[in-house]
Amino acid sequence: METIADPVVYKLVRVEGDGRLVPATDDEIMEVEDFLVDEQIELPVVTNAGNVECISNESSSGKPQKESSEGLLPSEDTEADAKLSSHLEEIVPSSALSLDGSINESGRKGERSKHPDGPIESGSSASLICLSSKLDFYASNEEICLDNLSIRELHELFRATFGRETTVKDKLWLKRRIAMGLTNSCDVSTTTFTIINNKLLKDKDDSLQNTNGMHAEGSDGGPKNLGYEDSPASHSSQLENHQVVSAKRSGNLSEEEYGTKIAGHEETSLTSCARPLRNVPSNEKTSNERTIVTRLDSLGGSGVQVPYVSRVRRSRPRKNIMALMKFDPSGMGVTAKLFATEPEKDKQRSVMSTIEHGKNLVLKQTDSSEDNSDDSIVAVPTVKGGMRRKHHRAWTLVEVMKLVEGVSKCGTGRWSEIKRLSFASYSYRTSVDLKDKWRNLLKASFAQNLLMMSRKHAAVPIPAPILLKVRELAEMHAQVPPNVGPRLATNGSRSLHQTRSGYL
DNA sequence: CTTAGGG
DNA sequence: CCCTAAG
Repeated sequence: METIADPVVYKLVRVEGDGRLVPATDDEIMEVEDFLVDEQIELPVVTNAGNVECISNESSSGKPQKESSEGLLPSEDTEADAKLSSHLEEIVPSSALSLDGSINESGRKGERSKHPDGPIESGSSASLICLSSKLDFYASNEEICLDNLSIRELHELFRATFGRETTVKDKLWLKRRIAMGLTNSCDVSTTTFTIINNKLLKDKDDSLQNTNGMHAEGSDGGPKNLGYEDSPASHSSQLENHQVVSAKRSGNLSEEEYGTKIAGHEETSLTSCARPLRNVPSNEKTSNERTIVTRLDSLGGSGVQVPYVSRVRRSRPRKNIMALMKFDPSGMGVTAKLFATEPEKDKQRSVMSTIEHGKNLVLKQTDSSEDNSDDSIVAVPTVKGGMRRKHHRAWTLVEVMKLVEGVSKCGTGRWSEIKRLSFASYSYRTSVDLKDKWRNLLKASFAQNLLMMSRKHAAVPIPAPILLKVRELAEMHAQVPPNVGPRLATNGSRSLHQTRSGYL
Protein backbone atom coordinates (compact mmCIF):
# COMPACT_ATOMS: atom_id res chain seq x y z
CA MET A 1 0.00 0.00 0.00
CA GLU A 2 2.85 2.26 0.63
CA THR A 3 4.61 1.51 -2.53
CA ILE A 4 2.81 3.31 -5.16
CA ALA A 5 3.10 1.17 -8.13
CA ASP A 6 -0.11 1.76 -9.87
CA PRO A 7 -0.76 5.41 -10.37
CA VAL A 8 -4.42 4.81 -10.03
CA VAL A 9 -4.07 3.44 -6.61
CA TYR A 10 -2.96 6.52 -4.89
CA LYS A 11 -5.64 8.50 -6.51
CA LEU A 12 -8.28 6.40 -5.04
CA VAL A 13 -8.72 7.47 -1.55
CA ARG A 14 -11.47 7.58 0.89
CA VAL A 15 -12.02 10.29 3.37
CA GLU A 16 -12.56 8.91 6.79
CA GLY A 17 -14.76 10.46 9.32
CA ASP A 18 -11.92 12.25 10.96
CA GLY A 19 -10.81 13.59 7.70
CA ARG A 20 -7.97 11.26 7.18
CA LEU A 21 -7.39 9.87 3.80
CA VAL A 22 -7.41 6.20 3.43
CA PRO A 23 -6.00 4.74 0.31
CA ALA A 24 -8.31 2.42 -1.39
CA THR A 25 -7.54 -1.19 -1.73
CA ASP A 26 -7.39 -2.92 -4.99
CA ASP A 27 -10.66 -4.52 -4.29
CA GLU A 28 -12.28 -1.24 -3.73
CA ILE A 29 -10.90 0.00 -6.91
CA MET A 30 -12.34 -2.87 -8.72
CA GLU A 31 -15.63 -2.31 -7.11
CA VAL A 32 -15.62 1.25 -8.07
CA GLU A 33 -14.75 0.41 -11.56
CA ASP A 34 -17.58 -1.97 -11.73
CA PHE A 35 -19.89 0.44 -10.17
CA LEU A 36 -18.99 3.22 -12.42
CA VAL A 37 -19.19 1.23 -15.51
CA ASP A 38 -22.47 1.70 -17.10
CA GLU A 39 -24.26 -0.24 -19.65
CA GLN A 40 -22.81 1.24 -22.71
CA ILE A 41 -19.28 0.22 -22.35
CA GLU A 42 -19.39 -3.40 -22.92
CA LEU A 43 -18.01 -2.31 -26.15
CA PRO A 44 -14.43 -3.19 -26.54
CA VAL A 45 -12.16 -0.42 -25.66
CA VAL A 46 -11.11 1.35 -28.69
CA THR A 47 -7.74 0.39 -29.84
CA ASN A 48 -7.47 2.24 -33.00
CA ALA A 49 -4.38 4.13 -33.51
CA GLY A 50 -5.02 7.70 -32.77
CA ASN A 51 -3.92 10.79 -34.40
CA VAL A 52 -3.95 14.04 -32.67
CA GLU A 53 -3.05 17.33 -33.94
CA CYS A 54 -2.48 20.33 -31.94
CA ILE A 55 -2.65 23.71 -33.37
CA SER A 56 -1.40 26.64 -31.58
CA ASN A 57 -3.68 29.47 -31.97
CA GLU A 58 -2.37 32.58 -33.52
CA SER A 59 -3.18 34.53 -30.45
CA SER A 60 -0.33 36.90 -30.73
CA SER A 61 1.77 35.80 -33.58
CA GLY A 62 -1.09 35.93 -35.92
CA LYS A 63 -0.13 32.75 -37.56
CA PRO A 64 -1.71 29.51 -36.85
CA GLN A 65 0.78 26.82 -36.50
CA LYS A 66 0.34 23.25 -36.45
CA GLU A 67 1.97 20.21 -35.28
CA SER A 68 0.80 16.77 -35.53
CA SER A 69 1.75 13.41 -34.48
CA GLU A 70 0.52 9.99 -35.00
CA GLY A 71 -1.11 7.69 -32.62
CA LEU A 72 -2.18 8.79 -29.25
CA LEU A 73 -4.02 5.75 -28.30
CA PRO A 74 -2.90 2.83 -26.33
CA SER A 75 -0.77 1.02 -28.78
CA GLU A 76 1.78 3.50 -29.89
CA ASP A 77 0.99 5.68 -27.05
CA THR A 78 4.18 6.36 -25.29
CA GLU A 79 6.36 6.94 -28.19
CA ALA A 80 3.94 9.04 -30.04
CA ASP A 81 3.11 10.99 -27.01
CA ALA A 82 6.64 11.81 -26.33
CA LYS A 83 6.99 13.00 -29.80
CA LEU A 84 3.86 15.00 -29.59
CA SER A 85 4.83 16.52 -26.35
CA SER A 86 8.18 17.56 -27.48
CA HIS A 87 6.68 19.09 -30.51
CA LEU A 88 4.25 20.97 -28.50
CA GLU A 89 6.62 22.22 -25.98
CA GLU A 90 8.21 24.17 -28.68
CA ILE A 91 5.08 25.91 -29.59
CA VAL A 92 3.33 26.10 -26.37
CA PRO A 93 4.83 26.52 -23.01
CA SER A 94 3.22 23.82 -21.03
CA SER A 95 2.07 26.28 -18.54
CA ALA A 96 -1.20 27.71 -19.31
CA LEU A 97 -3.31 29.66 -17.06
CA SER A 98 -1.78 28.49 -13.94
CA LEU A 99 -4.00 29.66 -11.29
CA ASP A 100 -2.16 29.31 -8.17
CA GLY A 101 1.25 28.22 -7.28
CA SER A 102 0.35 27.20 -3.84
CA ILE A 103 0.25 23.55 -4.49
CA ASN A 104 3.05 23.25 -6.85
CA GLU A 105 4.80 20.94 -4.57
CA SER A 106 2.12 18.42 -4.39
CA GLY A 107 3.26 16.66 -7.43
CA ARG A 108 6.71 16.01 -6.14
CA LYS A 109 6.22 15.50 -2.52
CA GLY A 110 5.96 12.03 -1.34
CA GLU A 111 2.40 12.11 -0.33
CA ARG A 112 0.38 13.08 -3.22
CA SER A 113 -2.80 12.28 -1.60
CA LYS A 114 -2.30 14.87 1.02
CA HIS A 115 -3.28 18.37 0.53
CA PRO A 116 -0.32 20.68 0.89
CA ASP A 117 -2.28 23.03 3.00
CA GLY A 118 -2.51 20.49 5.66
CA PRO A 119 -4.96 17.88 6.71
CA ILE A 120 -8.19 17.70 4.96
CA GLU A 121 -11.27 18.61 6.79
CA SER A 122 -14.00 16.15 6.64
CA GLY A 123 -16.84 18.52 6.12
CA SER A 124 -16.23 20.77 3.24
CA SER A 125 -12.81 19.67 2.33
CA ALA A 126 -13.93 19.05 -1.14
CA SER A 127 -10.44 18.96 -2.30
CA LEU A 128 -9.43 15.42 -2.71
CA ILE A 129 -12.34 13.32 -3.37
CA CYS A 130 -11.81 11.40 -6.45
CA LEU A 131 -14.48 8.91 -6.04
CA SER A 132 -17.21 11.26 -6.88
CA SER A 133 -19.56 9.56 -9.17
CA LYS A 134 -21.26 12.65 -10.37
CA LEU A 135 -19.79 15.81 -11.57
CA ASP A 136 -18.55 16.53 -8.16
CA PHE A 137 -15.07 16.80 -9.35
CA TYR A 138 -15.90 20.29 -10.34
CA ALA A 139 -16.72 21.10 -6.82
CA SER A 140 -13.41 19.93 -5.66
CA ASN A 141 -11.26 22.88 -5.19
CA GLU A 142 -8.11 21.89 -6.83
CA GLU A 143 -8.24 18.43 -8.01
CA ILE A 144 -10.02 16.85 -10.81
CA CYS A 145 -9.44 13.21 -11.14
CA LEU A 146 -10.34 11.65 -14.37
CA ASP A 147 -9.04 8.26 -13.66
CA ASN A 148 -12.03 6.72 -12.09
CA LEU A 149 -14.77 8.15 -14.13
CA SER A 150 -17.13 6.14 -16.14
CA ILE A 151 -17.53 6.69 -19.79
CA ARG A 152 -20.71 8.45 -19.13
CA GLU A 153 -19.12 10.83 -16.71
CA LEU A 154 -16.31 11.43 -19.06
CA HIS A 155 -18.83 12.30 -21.68
CA GLU A 156 -20.46 14.79 -19.41
CA LEU A 157 -17.20 16.32 -18.51
CA PHE A 158 -16.23 16.40 -22.09
CA ARG A 159 -19.31 18.30 -22.96
CA ALA A 160 -18.80 20.75 -20.17
CA THR A 161 -15.28 21.29 -21.20
CA PHE A 162 -15.61 21.59 -24.88
CA GLY A 163 -19.22 22.31 -25.37
CA ARG A 164 -19.91 19.48 -27.64
CA GLU A 165 -20.99 15.96 -27.29
CA THR A 166 -18.87 13.03 -27.95
CA THR A 167 -19.64 9.45 -28.49
CA VAL A 168 -16.16 8.17 -28.28
CA LYS A 169 -16.06 5.27 -25.97
CA ASP A 170 -12.40 5.16 -25.44
CA LYS A 171 -11.72 6.22 -21.93
CA LEU A 172 -8.13 6.99 -22.49
CA TRP A 173 -8.92 9.15 -25.41
CA LEU A 174 -11.57 10.98 -23.48
CA LYS A 175 -9.40 11.53 -20.51
CA ARG A 176 -6.58 12.72 -22.60
CA ARG A 177 -8.78 15.09 -24.45
CA ILE A 178 -10.38 16.48 -21.35
CA ALA A 179 -7.07 16.82 -19.68
CA MET A 180 -5.84 18.78 -22.62
CA GLY A 181 -8.78 21.06 -22.42
CA LEU A 182 -8.57 21.61 -18.73
CA THR A 183 -4.90 22.17 -18.67
CA ASN A 184 -4.91 24.06 -21.86
CA SER A 185 -2.02 22.03 -22.90
CA CYS A 186 -1.37 19.21 -25.21
CA ASP A 187 1.21 17.80 -22.97
CA VAL A 188 -0.71 15.03 -21.43
CA SER A 189 1.78 12.34 -21.84
CA THR A 190 0.91 10.53 -18.76
CA THR A 191 -1.03 7.56 -17.81
CA THR A 192 -2.91 8.99 -14.97
CA PHE A 193 -5.15 11.94 -15.15
CA THR A 194 -5.39 14.07 -12.17
CA ILE A 195 -5.61 17.72 -12.70
CA ILE A 196 -4.64 20.13 -10.06
CA ASN A 197 -5.34 23.74 -10.50
CA ASN A 198 -5.56 23.15 -14.13
CA LYS A 199 -2.28 21.48 -14.27
CA LEU A 200 -2.00 17.89 -15.04
CA LEU A 201 -0.39 16.06 -12.26
CA LYS A 202 2.51 14.26 -13.70
CA ASP A 203 3.52 10.91 -12.61
CA LYS A 204 6.79 11.24 -14.28
CA ASP A 205 9.75 13.32 -13.43
CA ASP A 206 8.77 16.07 -15.72
CA SER A 207 6.99 17.57 -12.80
CA LEU A 208 9.87 19.88 -12.44
CA GLN A 209 9.39 21.36 -15.77
CA ASN A 210 5.79 21.47 -15.04
CA THR A 211 6.36 23.39 -11.91
CA ASN A 212 8.41 25.91 -13.65
CA GLY A 213 5.59 26.47 -15.95
CA MET A 214 3.33 27.20 -13.11
CA HIS A 215 5.46 29.93 -11.82
CA ALA A 216 5.74 31.52 -15.15
CA GLU A 217 2.27 32.70 -14.67
CA GLY A 218 0.81 36.11 -14.88
CA SER A 219 0.57 38.76 -17.44
CA ASP A 220 3.64 37.79 -19.30
CA GLY A 221 2.74 34.20 -19.45
CA GLY A 222 2.70 34.50 -23.13
CA PRO A 223 0.16 33.23 -25.52
CA LYS A 224 -0.78 29.73 -24.93
CA ASN A 225 -3.88 29.29 -26.81
CA LEU A 226 -4.12 25.90 -28.11
CA GLY A 227 -6.16 24.56 -30.79
CA TYR A 228 -6.85 20.96 -30.62
CA GLU A 229 -7.80 18.89 -33.39
CA ASP A 230 -8.54 15.35 -32.90
CA SER A 231 -8.61 12.79 -35.51
CA PRO A 232 -7.14 9.52 -34.61
CA ALA A 233 -6.08 7.84 -37.72
CA SER A 234 -7.65 4.55 -37.33
CA HIS A 235 -7.70 3.83 -40.96
CA SER A 236 -5.32 3.91 -43.74
CA SER A 237 -6.78 6.91 -45.38
CA GLN A 238 -5.93 9.56 -42.96
CA LEU A 239 -6.07 13.23 -43.12
CA GLU A 240 -3.19 13.59 -45.37
CA ASN A 241 -4.71 16.74 -46.56
CA HIS A 242 -6.89 17.07 -43.59
CA GLN A 243 -9.61 15.37 -45.34
CA VAL A 244 -11.36 13.56 -42.69
CA VAL A 245 -12.90 10.37 -43.59
CA SER A 246 -15.94 9.83 -41.62
CA ALA A 247 -15.40 7.01 -39.32
CA LYS A 248 -18.98 6.15 -39.55
CA ARG A 249 -18.44 4.28 -42.67
CA SER A 250 -15.91 2.09 -41.13
CA GLY A 251 -18.72 0.54 -39.29
CA ASN A 252 -17.01 -0.35 -36.10
CA LEU A 253 -17.15 1.77 -33.09
CA SER A 254 -18.93 5.00 -33.06
CA GLU A 255 -15.90 7.04 -33.56
CA GLU A 256 -17.40 9.80 -35.56
CA GLU A 257 -16.14 12.19 -33.06
CA TYR A 258 -12.63 11.29 -33.81
CA GLY A 259 -12.92 13.26 -36.89
CA THR A 260 -14.55 16.31 -35.50
CA LYS A 261 -13.17 19.42 -34.07
CA ILE A 262 -12.92 20.56 -30.61
CA ALA A 263 -15.20 23.33 -29.73
CA GLY A 264 -14.03 26.77 -30.20
CA HIS A 265 -11.02 26.19 -32.26
CA GLU A 266 -12.82 25.93 -35.41
CA GLU A 267 -11.80 29.12 -37.01
CA THR A 268 -8.20 28.43 -36.54
CA SER A 269 -8.54 24.85 -37.31
CA LEU A 270 -10.43 25.69 -40.35
CA THR A 271 -7.95 28.08 -41.58
CA SER A 272 -5.17 25.70 -41.20
CA CYS A 273 -7.20 22.94 -42.57
CA ALA A 274 -8.18 25.00 -45.46
CA ARG A 275 -4.75 25.95 -46.43
CA PRO A 276 -3.64 22.72 -47.91
CA LEU A 277 -6.82 22.46 -49.79
CA ARG A 278 -7.39 25.90 -51.00
CA ASN A 279 -4.38 27.89 -50.19
CA VAL A 280 -6.20 30.20 -47.97
CA PRO A 281 -3.91 32.87 -46.75
CA SER A 282 -3.82 33.27 -43.06
CA ASN A 283 -5.08 36.77 -43.21
CA GLU A 284 -8.22 35.35 -44.58
CA LYS A 285 -9.40 35.71 -41.08
CA THR A 286 -10.59 39.14 -41.76
CA SER A 287 -13.26 37.78 -43.89
CA ASN A 288 -13.18 34.66 -41.88
CA GLU A 289 -16.78 33.91 -41.70
CA ARG A 290 -17.01 33.74 -45.37
CA THR A 291 -14.52 31.04 -45.66
CA ILE A 292 -16.27 27.86 -46.26
CA VAL A 293 -14.07 24.95 -45.80
CA THR A 294 -14.84 21.64 -47.09
CA ARG A 295 -13.77 18.33 -45.97
CA LEU A 296 -13.89 15.08 -47.67
CA ASP A 297 -16.60 13.12 -46.15
CA SER A 298 -17.72 9.73 -46.96
CA LEU A 299 -21.32 10.49 -47.29
CA GLY A 300 -22.95 7.86 -49.28
CA GLY A 301 -19.66 6.22 -49.62
CA SER A 302 -18.60 8.36 -52.48
CA GLY A 303 -16.45 10.86 -50.80
CA VAL A 304 -18.39 14.00 -51.36
CA GLN A 305 -17.12 17.35 -50.37
CA VAL A 306 -18.98 18.66 -47.45
CA PRO A 307 -18.64 22.13 -46.16
CA TYR A 308 -17.09 21.76 -42.86
CA VAL A 309 -19.54 23.19 -40.50
CA SER A 310 -17.51 23.53 -37.49
CA ARG A 311 -19.76 25.22 -35.09
CA VAL A 312 -20.27 23.42 -31.97
CA ARG A 313 -23.57 21.90 -31.65
CA ARG A 314 -25.20 20.19 -28.86
CA SER A 315 -27.87 17.67 -29.32
CA ARG A 316 -31.19 17.97 -30.94
CA PRO A 317 -30.11 17.70 -34.49
CA ARG A 318 -33.30 18.40 -36.25
CA LYS A 319 -35.57 19.96 -33.79
CA ASN A 320 -34.27 23.40 -34.25
CA ILE A 321 -34.21 23.06 -37.88
CA MET A 322 -37.86 22.46 -37.65
CA ALA A 323 -38.11 25.59 -35.63
CA LEU A 324 -36.51 27.43 -38.43
CA MET A 325 -38.77 25.75 -40.87
CA LYS A 326 -41.68 27.25 -39.14
CA PHE A 327 -40.94 30.43 -40.85
CA ASP A 328 -40.89 28.77 -44.12
CA PRO A 329 -44.40 27.84 -44.98
CA SER A 330 -43.70 28.21 -48.61
CA GLY A 331 -41.33 25.35 -48.60
CA MET A 332 -38.63 27.59 -49.81
CA GLY A 333 -35.08 26.84 -48.95
CA VAL A 334 -34.47 27.50 -45.37
CA THR A 335 -31.54 29.66 -46.04
CA ALA A 336 -33.20 31.76 -48.59
CA LYS A 337 -36.29 32.19 -46.58
CA LEU A 338 -34.47 33.23 -43.54
CA PHE A 339 -32.62 35.78 -45.46
CA ALA A 340 -35.85 37.17 -46.62
CA THR A 341 -37.34 37.15 -43.22
CA GLU A 342 -34.45 38.71 -41.48
CA PRO A 343 -34.54 42.41 -41.29
CA GLU A 344 -31.51 44.01 -42.73
CA LYS A 345 -30.46 45.10 -39.32
CA ASP A 346 -29.42 41.59 -38.69
CA LYS A 347 -25.86 41.18 -37.78
CA GLN A 348 -23.47 39.06 -39.69
CA ARG A 349 -23.44 36.72 -36.85
CA SER A 350 -26.99 35.77 -37.36
CA VAL A 351 -26.65 35.62 -41.03
CA MET A 352 -23.66 33.46 -40.96
CA SER A 353 -25.16 31.14 -38.50
CA THR A 354 -28.10 30.92 -40.75
CA ILE A 355 -25.87 30.00 -43.56
CA GLU A 356 -24.22 27.45 -41.49
CA HIS A 357 -27.45 25.95 -40.59
CA GLY A 358 -28.54 25.98 -44.11
CA LYS A 359 -25.51 24.13 -45.21
CA ASN A 360 -25.81 21.85 -42.40
CA LEU A 361 -29.33 21.06 -43.15
CA VAL A 362 -28.86 20.54 -46.78
CA LEU A 363 -25.71 18.61 -46.73
CA LYS A 364 -25.89 16.75 -43.58
CA GLN A 365 -29.37 15.49 -43.62
CA THR A 366 -28.27 12.08 -44.63
CA ASP A 367 -26.06 12.14 -41.67
CA SER A 368 -28.08 10.10 -39.36
CA SER A 369 -26.63 10.44 -35.95
CA GLU A 370 -24.12 13.19 -35.93
CA ASP A 371 -24.91 14.79 -32.70
CA ASN A 372 -23.14 17.96 -33.43
CA SER A 373 -25.71 19.48 -35.59
CA ASP A 374 -27.39 22.07 -33.57
CA ASP A 375 -27.59 24.28 -30.63
CA SER A 376 -30.32 26.24 -29.10
CA ILE A 377 -31.28 28.77 -31.60
CA VAL A 378 -34.55 30.27 -30.82
CA ALA A 379 -36.32 32.75 -32.92
CA VAL A 380 -37.89 35.49 -30.96
CA PRO A 381 -40.26 38.01 -32.40
CA THR A 382 -39.11 41.53 -32.56
CA VAL A 383 -41.13 44.62 -32.04
CA LYS A 384 -40.26 45.81 -35.43
CA GLY A 385 -41.82 42.85 -37.03
CA GLY A 386 -38.72 40.94 -37.72
CA MET A 387 -37.22 38.00 -36.12
CA ARG A 388 -34.16 37.86 -34.06
CA ARG A 389 -32.33 34.79 -33.17
CA LYS A 390 -31.26 34.21 -29.71
CA HIS A 391 -28.24 32.17 -29.58
CA HIS A 392 -27.61 30.50 -26.38
CA ARG A 393 -24.31 28.94 -26.55
CA ALA A 394 -23.04 27.64 -23.29
CA TRP A 395 -19.61 28.72 -22.37
CA THR A 396 -17.21 25.89 -22.23
CA LEU A 397 -14.50 25.64 -19.72
CA VAL A 398 -11.98 26.11 -22.40
CA GLU A 399 -13.57 29.35 -23.33
CA VAL A 400 -13.80 30.48 -19.77
CA MET A 401 -10.18 29.73 -19.30
CA LYS A 402 -9.29 31.65 -22.34
CA LEU A 403 -11.30 34.54 -21.11
CA VAL A 404 -9.60 34.51 -17.77
CA GLU A 405 -6.31 34.30 -19.43
CA GLY A 406 -7.21 37.15 -21.67
CA VAL A 407 -8.24 39.32 -18.80
CA SER A 408 -5.09 38.54 -16.98
CA LYS A 409 -3.18 39.58 -19.99
CA CYS A 410 -5.08 42.60 -21.12
CA GLY A 411 -6.93 43.56 -18.04
CA THR A 412 -10.62 44.06 -17.83
CA GLY A 413 -12.32 46.39 -20.12
CA ARG A 414 -10.31 45.73 -23.15
CA TRP A 415 -12.69 43.24 -24.50
CA SER A 416 -12.05 43.73 -28.11
CA GLU A 417 -8.40 43.18 -27.46
CA ILE A 418 -9.12 40.00 -25.67
CA LYS A 419 -11.43 39.03 -28.40
CA ARG A 420 -8.69 39.52 -30.88
CA LEU A 421 -6.08 37.73 -28.92
CA SER A 422 -7.77 34.84 -27.35
CA PHE A 423 -10.98 34.51 -29.19
CA ALA A 424 -9.99 35.03 -32.72
CA SER A 425 -11.16 31.58 -33.49
CA TYR A 426 -14.47 31.96 -31.82
CA SER A 427 -16.51 33.84 -34.30
CA TYR A 428 -19.58 33.65 -32.17
CA ARG A 429 -18.18 35.31 -29.11
CA THR A 430 -18.25 39.00 -29.44
CA SER A 431 -16.41 41.35 -27.24
CA VAL A 432 -19.68 42.12 -25.61
CA ASP A 433 -20.14 38.48 -24.90
CA LEU A 434 -16.80 38.40 -23.25
CA LYS A 435 -17.70 41.32 -21.14
CA ASP A 436 -20.97 39.77 -20.12
CA LYS A 437 -19.35 36.52 -19.31
CA TRP A 438 -16.77 38.21 -17.25
CA ARG A 439 -19.46 39.94 -15.33
CA ASN A 440 -20.99 36.62 -14.58
CA LEU A 441 -17.76 35.04 -13.65
CA LEU A 442 -17.14 37.87 -11.33
CA LYS A 443 -20.40 37.34 -9.65
CA ALA A 444 -19.81 33.65 -9.41
CA SER A 445 -16.35 33.99 -8.08
CA PHE A 446 -17.49 36.01 -5.17
CA ALA A 447 -20.73 34.31 -4.65
CA GLN A 448 -18.90 31.13 -4.04
CA ASN A 449 -18.02 32.11 -0.54
CA LEU A 450 -21.37 33.38 0.42
CA LEU A 451 -23.44 30.44 -0.51
CA MET A 452 -23.39 27.69 -2.95
CA MET A 453 -20.60 25.35 -2.51
CA SER A 454 -21.71 22.61 -4.75
CA ARG A 455 -24.52 23.42 -6.96
CA LYS A 456 -24.67 20.27 -8.86
CA HIS A 457 -26.99 21.56 -11.40
CA ALA A 458 -25.03 24.46 -12.56
CA ALA A 459 -24.79 24.40 -16.28
CA VAL A 460 -21.08 24.37 -16.40
CA PRO A 461 -19.77 24.58 -12.92
CA ILE A 462 -16.68 26.63 -13.06
CA PRO A 463 -13.87 24.90 -11.31
CA ALA A 464 -12.85 26.61 -8.15
CA PRO A 465 -9.36 27.43 -9.29
CA ILE A 466 -10.71 29.37 -12.16
CA LEU A 467 -13.08 31.27 -9.98
CA LEU A 468 -10.22 31.95 -7.73
CA LYS A 469 -8.28 33.40 -10.54
CA VAL A 470 -11.23 35.47 -11.55
CA ARG A 471 -11.48 36.92 -8.12
CA GLU A 472 -7.82 37.56 -8.07
CA LEU A 473 -8.02 39.47 -11.26
CA ALA A 474 -11.10 41.24 -10.11
CA GLU A 475 -9.34 42.55 -7.10
CA MET A 476 -6.36 43.39 -9.13
CA HIS A 477 -8.57 45.56 -11.22
CA ALA A 478 -10.63 46.91 -8.43
CA GLN A 479 -13.68 45.16 -9.64
CA VAL A 480 -14.81 43.79 -6.40
CA PRO A 481 -18.54 43.83 -6.39
CA PRO A 482 -20.10 46.11 -3.83
CA ASN A 483 -22.22 43.47 -2.23
CA VAL A 484 -19.29 41.39 -1.28
CA GLY A 485 -18.04 41.76 2.21
CA PRO A 486 -14.96 43.89 2.68
CA ARG A 487 -13.32 41.04 4.47
CA LEU A 488 -13.30 39.01 1.39
CA ALA A 489 -12.06 41.84 -0.62
CA THR A 490 -9.00 42.17 1.50
CA ASN A 491 -8.40 38.57 2.10
CA GLY A 492 -8.51 38.04 -1.53
CA SER A 493 -7.47 34.90 -3.15
CA ARG A 494 -6.07 33.44 -0.02
CA SER A 495 -9.42 33.15 1.54
CA LEU A 496 -10.38 30.25 -0.54
CA HIS A 497 -7.39 28.27 0.42
CA GLN A 498 -7.42 29.27 3.98
CA THR A 499 -10.96 28.33 4.35
CA ARG A 500 -11.10 25.63 6.90
CA SER A 501 -14.67 24.69 6.96
CA GLY A 502 -16.20 26.35 4.03
CA TYR A 503 -16.81 29.56 5.82
CA LEU A 504 -14.40 31.98 7.16
C1' DC B 1 -16.60 50.94 -33.48
C1' DT B 2 -15.86 49.97 -28.49
C1' DT B 3 -17.27 50.07 -23.74
C1' DA B 4 -20.44 50.10 -19.84
C1' DG B 5 -24.53 48.93 -17.80
C1' DG B 6 -29.42 47.85 -17.57
C1' DG B 7 -32.94 44.60 -19.08
C1' DC C 1 -27.98 37.23 -24.52
C1' DC C 2 -29.88 41.78 -26.24
C1' DC C 3 -30.19 46.69 -26.43
C1' DT C 4 -28.82 51.29 -25.65
C1' DA C 5 -26.23 55.18 -24.36
C1' DA C 6 -22.01 57.34 -24.40
C1' DG C 7 -16.91 57.94 -25.47
